[in-house]
Amino acid sequence: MPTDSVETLLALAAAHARAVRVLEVRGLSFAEVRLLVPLRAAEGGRRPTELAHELHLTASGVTRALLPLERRGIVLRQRDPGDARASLAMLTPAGRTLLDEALEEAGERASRLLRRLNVGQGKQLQRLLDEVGR
Amino acid sequence: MPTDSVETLLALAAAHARAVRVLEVRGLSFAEVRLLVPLRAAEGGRRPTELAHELHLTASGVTRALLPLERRGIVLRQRDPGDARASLAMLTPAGRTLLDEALEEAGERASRLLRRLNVGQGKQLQRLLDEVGR
DNA sequence: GATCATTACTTGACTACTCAAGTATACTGA
DNA sequence: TCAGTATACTTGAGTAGTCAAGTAATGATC
Repeated sequence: MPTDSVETLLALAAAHARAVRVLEVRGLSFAEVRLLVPLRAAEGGRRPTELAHELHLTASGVTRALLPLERRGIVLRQRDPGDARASLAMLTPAGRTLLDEALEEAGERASRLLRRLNVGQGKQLQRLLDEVGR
Repeated sequence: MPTDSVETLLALAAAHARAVRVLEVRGLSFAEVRLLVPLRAAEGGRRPTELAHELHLTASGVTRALLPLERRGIVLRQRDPGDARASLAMLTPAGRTLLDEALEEAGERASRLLRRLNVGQGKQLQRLLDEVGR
């Protein structure tokens, strides 16, 4: 039988599967929201490589995720003036507006998904997950 | 900014991303292990539709996941004698052996991933995740 | 200041899904 | 009993990633 640790990760996968379904909002997938949130806070943009590291994706995955977001005018990429290998991805003004709307609706849906947990349990869950997700 | 609930789900996604990388074992992806575990306990096999429900996948996803497992001789499908629409998926003996080996190694890796949590915290995490993943 | 290793991506080929639509079987109620 | 509806898949087309290999720029060393 699976060990307790494996059981925990299976439970994690089940919860994640539900979250992915529930958090698709305003034409943005959960994965896209996940990518955009770090851009929201960064005035000067973020490097794809940094994002990959932070989100536990590959650089290649980030490249591919950014492409449709650029095409849709949500993200803008500029060359990094200090390093010609690198680029900086940032939200366009329209992207920020869209993300803010998406986050608002996502908040409601997320609360509904977590409705069985009280505030303390929610915080506790987040703390424990942060220990796992780095 | 994202609400607390959204933050919690973002943390969940990060933890999941790590788990997926860490739990690939013996040529089985984490998703495959997830599919096989419920078969392990079911003597007479399980219906794909049930599995889909339980794992928060679509029926189509289960169909597609079972195919390579059948080809590799890990899973066997039989027609359900009581319902000609349905089928029953079960582990082959070789599949069971492989899964057991995989689970053993997965256990070690999962423990390493959860090493920052003590036993009580691990149990607590699982309880909280079960509330979310149904 | 040429060489070698490293970093920051990008691309091709593949896996793991999704949704929408299709097929076949089963169930239900006039 | 059969018309309509629901269930259990399957399939085609598309999205979201992976890994391995490639390119281009940087940094470090002699």
